[in-house]
Amino acid sequence: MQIATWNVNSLSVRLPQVLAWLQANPVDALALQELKLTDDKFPLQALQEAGYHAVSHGQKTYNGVAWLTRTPVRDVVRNIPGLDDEQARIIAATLDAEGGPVRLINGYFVNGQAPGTDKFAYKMRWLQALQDWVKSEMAIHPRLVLVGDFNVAPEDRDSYDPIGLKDTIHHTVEERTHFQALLQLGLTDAFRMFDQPEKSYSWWDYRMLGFQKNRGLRIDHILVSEALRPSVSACSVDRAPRKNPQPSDHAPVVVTLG
DNA sequence: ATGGCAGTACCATACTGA
Repeated sequence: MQIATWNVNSLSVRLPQVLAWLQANPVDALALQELKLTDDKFPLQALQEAGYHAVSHGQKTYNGVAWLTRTPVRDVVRNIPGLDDEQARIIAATLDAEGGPVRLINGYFVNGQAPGTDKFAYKMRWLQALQDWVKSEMAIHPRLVLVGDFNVAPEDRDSYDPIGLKDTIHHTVEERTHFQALLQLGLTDAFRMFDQPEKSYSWWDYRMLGFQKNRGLRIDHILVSEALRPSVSACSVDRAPRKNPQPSDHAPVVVTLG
């Protein structure tokens, strides 16, 4: 089984690329972030015609997340329970699979702008609430994946310029400590279970020929629980869609289980 | 030293992203 995550930076604009990617990469579940549309504008029919079920948690202009799956999901949760959050950043669901149900959590983590700002404080609050909630989800669902745009480069090797960008957004100790806390719940960064090319990233700035110069960050992640870890056989970034005309600034990350 | 791209919305310029 394959699970993928992709920040599409507007599903309206990127729908043709999503459909083309799914045709070439018929994953069992695809997490989307930054839909930038409300649920009434969600392109359900086009995705159904492509063979996918979908559940979404949309928002106008900003944020918005969805799961696309080959088979229907159940027990859908939108946003972190108990967190008063106007922004649509979380959708979770359970997918029945061979070997048992898998809890799928998809997050569009807060960007945070810069340390010291209100947005950074919101990011810290949000990360703490996420951690508390994921802990409780893991107790209920041993087979669990947490995927999405984490907006955190966990280590220096996940950044094109760890020295120049030291202590800036995505690189701060506070953000990295939150990422480590998620791992300490018993989650594993699937990408780092395998040898990977040097300078592997999942996001590149549109400006300054960021992709052509491979000036990027690895901020899109797939974390798997202990129960799933033995079945993880591959994990990689698919850079191909970043080369498309009018690309998203993020590339998909794909994990293979079994 | 600064902005540089892209998407969206009160459609001209501001906001956000990372």
